[in-house]
Amino acid sequence: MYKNLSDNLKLPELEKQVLDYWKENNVFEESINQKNPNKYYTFYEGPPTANGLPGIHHVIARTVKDIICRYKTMNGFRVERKAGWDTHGLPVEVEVEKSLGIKSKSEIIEFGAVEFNNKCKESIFKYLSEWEILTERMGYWVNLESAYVTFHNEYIESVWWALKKFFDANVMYKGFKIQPFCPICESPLSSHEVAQGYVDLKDPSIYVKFKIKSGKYINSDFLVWTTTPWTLPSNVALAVNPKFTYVLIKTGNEQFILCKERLSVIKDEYEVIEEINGSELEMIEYEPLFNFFTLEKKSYYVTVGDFVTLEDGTGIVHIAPAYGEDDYNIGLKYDLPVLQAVSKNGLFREEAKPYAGKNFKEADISILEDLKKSGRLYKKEMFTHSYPHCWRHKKPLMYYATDSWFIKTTSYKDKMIEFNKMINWNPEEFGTGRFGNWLEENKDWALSRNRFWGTPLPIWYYENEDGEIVYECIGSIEELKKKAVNFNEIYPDDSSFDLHKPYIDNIKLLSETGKEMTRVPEVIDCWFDRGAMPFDQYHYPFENKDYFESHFPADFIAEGLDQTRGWFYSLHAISSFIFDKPAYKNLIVNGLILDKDGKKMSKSLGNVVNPFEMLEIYGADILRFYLVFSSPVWKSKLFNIKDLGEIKNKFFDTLINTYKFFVIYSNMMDFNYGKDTFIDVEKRAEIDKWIISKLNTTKKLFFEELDNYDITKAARILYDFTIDEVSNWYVRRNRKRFRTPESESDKFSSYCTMYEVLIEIAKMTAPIAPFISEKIFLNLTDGKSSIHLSEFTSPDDKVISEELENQMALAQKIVYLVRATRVKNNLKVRQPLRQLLVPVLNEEEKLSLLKIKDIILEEINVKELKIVEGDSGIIKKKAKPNFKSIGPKYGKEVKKAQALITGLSNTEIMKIELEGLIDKDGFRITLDDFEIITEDIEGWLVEKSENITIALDTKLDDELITEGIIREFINRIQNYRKNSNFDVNDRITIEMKTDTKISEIIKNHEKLISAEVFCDSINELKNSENDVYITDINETECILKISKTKTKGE
RNA sequence: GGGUCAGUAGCUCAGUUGGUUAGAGCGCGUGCCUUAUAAGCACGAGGUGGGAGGUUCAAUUCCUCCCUGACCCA
Repeated sequence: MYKNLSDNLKLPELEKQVLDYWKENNVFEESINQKNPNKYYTFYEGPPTANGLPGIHHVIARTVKDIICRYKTMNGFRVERKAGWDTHGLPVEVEVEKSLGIKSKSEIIEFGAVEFNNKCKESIFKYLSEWEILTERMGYWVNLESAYVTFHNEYIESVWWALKKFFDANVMYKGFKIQPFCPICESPLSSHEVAQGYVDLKDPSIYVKFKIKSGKYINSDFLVWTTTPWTLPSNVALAVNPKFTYVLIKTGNEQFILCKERLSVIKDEYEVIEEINGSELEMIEYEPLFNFFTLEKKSYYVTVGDFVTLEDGTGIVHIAPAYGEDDYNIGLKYDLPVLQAVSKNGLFREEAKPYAGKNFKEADISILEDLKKSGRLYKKEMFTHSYPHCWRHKKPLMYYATDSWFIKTTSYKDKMIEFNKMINWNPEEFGTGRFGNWLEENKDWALSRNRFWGTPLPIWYYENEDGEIVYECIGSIEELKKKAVNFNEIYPDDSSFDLHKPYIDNIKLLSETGKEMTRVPEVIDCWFDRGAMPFDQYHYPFENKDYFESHFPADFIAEGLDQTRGWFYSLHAISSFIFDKPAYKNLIVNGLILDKDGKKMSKSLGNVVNPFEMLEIYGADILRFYLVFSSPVWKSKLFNIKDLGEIKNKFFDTLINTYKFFVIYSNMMDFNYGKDTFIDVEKRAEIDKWIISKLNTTKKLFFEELDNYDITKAARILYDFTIDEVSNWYVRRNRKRFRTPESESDKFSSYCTMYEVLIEIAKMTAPIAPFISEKIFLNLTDGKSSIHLSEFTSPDDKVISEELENQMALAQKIVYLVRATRVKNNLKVRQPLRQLLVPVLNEEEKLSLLKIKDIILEEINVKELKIVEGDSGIIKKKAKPNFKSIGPKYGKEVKKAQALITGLSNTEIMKIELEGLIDKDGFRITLDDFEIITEDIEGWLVEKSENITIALDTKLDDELITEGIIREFINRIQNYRKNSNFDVNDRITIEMKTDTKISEIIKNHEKLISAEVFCDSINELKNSENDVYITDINETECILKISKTKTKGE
């Protein structure tokens, strides 16, 4: 006996039962432990941050990961899956700042670094339980208990080890660079952080007049363009391109110098007075716009540089070395002072009096107004551009000169590019295109952060006799203990040992030369923590040396495409340098999830999909299936709840009902799959062999796609097979056989086949929809193991028969054609017809057709299939040109050849068939040049599609009509039974009232009808009672009263 | 401004060495089938294959330019 699924099955409920089953039986652990430790498949989990709620986009990434891991497990691999949590970095600090109402760095110091970091530690796992619930509920198998956590001392120690590798190899350096800087964080941001925060901004774009102080052009102004008015108080120079031609013009009563190519910016009429080479302008002095600072170095003159372009502006740019990379570099070249009117917190300094205390961006407008008042503003425009913002604070960044530690990734860029070619990217273009470009344009990794909550940069320093700063990098806790002078003072016992700030800041080291060393104040970019996870998660090299080395690189990782510059890069950058190979071999990138209209999900738009809600309504199976099935995973997905319902109706309901169908009848037949009932595939019925062949072909394709990491294609193959081949053809075709098998062996043949098909479908479904597949598997087996502990069997080539599959495809095509003919001629399928004619062109076709004859006839309710052979004379043959053959042959003449071939007569075609070719109108037509199709059969109702033609005999005689009526009658009774919810086994009695012709026919065939509908007696309806069922048969009214037979004792 | 991807029916998506009727599902209309199925089938409506050029006997497919959207970079 097989257990059935309940009629009002609720998938989310079923899933919860399965979850309990897994837990009780440790199925996940078992699925790993039972495998051979030497046959492993390595997966790395990218650590999420648990201080925010998980969203639907986390579900897709986790679904992708889980599918591949489960698939590999079912292929016999040991797939260990260690979870991880990302705990460091600004996101955490920002959350804490919010909760404390802190807005700047100085407030943190006031609050106390110890307390602040404690708060961070507390906040990290604010939503841990939500994450764990989601993980478990969606069926994502990952080992949460052994999760690595980036703030643990061991984790930090491994990061230090890695940092020291960079330091010792001299690829870590302290530099002074213009960096994107968040004034609220008061910290520079790495380029991959900047990448996350571009926002469209409307900014002023202004043309400013700089008055020339002396020399030939004394009464003229330089016309200068800028989009950052707030940098003007820090201006110390101008720059022109020495290669451009500049002009002195007169417009109104003013004279300007600007680039000749940029004259279009002049709004009024003008007259060119003189052309000047850019290089001639060098060193011309001008009057400063503001006088806030007294400068010691020479300033306020024209410099030259190639970075000045013709794209916008006037060809003259203003230079503020503190706030731009080009500016800074030219400042170095000319030894310009670095003026900083705006300080690190984004506010104007005291000295810049009218603007003192103002935010840099907000000061733009006042500066504009002041320039206008002093007559220095030529014109003002507003323009929209995308400007980098802090990805957490959502506030504009400043470009700001700060000192910072870097990893010189540019020094091994070529290696990274080379290693990238070894990685199997899915989709491929992301690797070659997006990631590849990123590597090509690689910049040094800005590693340090002037923050609190992060892995401390393990660098200590002292000043030597020559006044030089000497740095030393610490690579392990042991080294720290050894070199520290006050270790026990700072960390009196084990419980106080914490490598974070501010404790670590108090540790002093003793240098080899006997000097006391102090730690630098910075922490590191938390992307480094994440990118170090391959070895860090095992506390390598301090522990698990062998294990790590054999489990590196990863066979597989997967994340969203937003990780291209994030995790994918940091893994690659660290691994390329330290281990001299890529960190992962295969990866799947998934796209963003947008709402159903293609808009980004955001709280403000209220279009955010809550994953917990989806899991509650539809369940994990449907959600998972939808996410990978509906569109390729790497594409942006337009999430439409409606489509989840479709997945349920189509795939899951079909699968479940196919299963239920099998269970109902196998229990009725007392069938149990096993030795006693097993029949070799070779001995099974043709249609059973067919579905087994199809099954194996499907498995082959399915495995191919998944081995190729194409989950979507695999899911679609499974979907089509289950619905089209199994449910809509195999099961539907065989319902009668299941109910009333011809023989014992026929019964076993069909039931064995069905059982095997169901098990195999369940197995293929298992990685994608792990719950329902588990339930079906458990019900069909002894119920003690798990589908996830089972393994795939390879497709069996011996049972695949292309011939058989083609034959069935032919049968299906013929059936569709006959149905179409019936519809067009208003002939219901219930009305039997005499015969069907199918022309064949050769012996092979004829044999195929004979094999599938019965299937066709039964399906379309026709008595006889007549095969008409090609040479019988009644078929009209037609030639259809084969362009692949005639195209290259005739080139421009192809149209003529086409006409010629289409016009070939029946006899001409037969001649080519016999002789192989024909010469006509200068063309030599051979058999390859066309396909023969049968166009028409004289005197018949013909239907054709592609190269199949059928003809249907639609004449009805008394016998056929009688049979039709009987079928109609049976149909009415069955409909009634179904609509009245009679049990399949209920026996009934029928009373009826209709015209004499129909009555007679029914009476005469009472036995046959009764057997079909489980009826005990058919009598005439005497009284017209109320609860009768009025219907019609072939437009004749028929009144029926159908009741359950009363059994004795009732 | 640059890069990657995408643009095919109202919606979601298929479609490869370039080959002549561009498909499916959902939705819509009509009819049909069926006691496993909220399923299925047939017919119909719905397409200038984003636009413009080019290569070719032949372009949804290859090339160029442009437009739109998403993501990324500057």
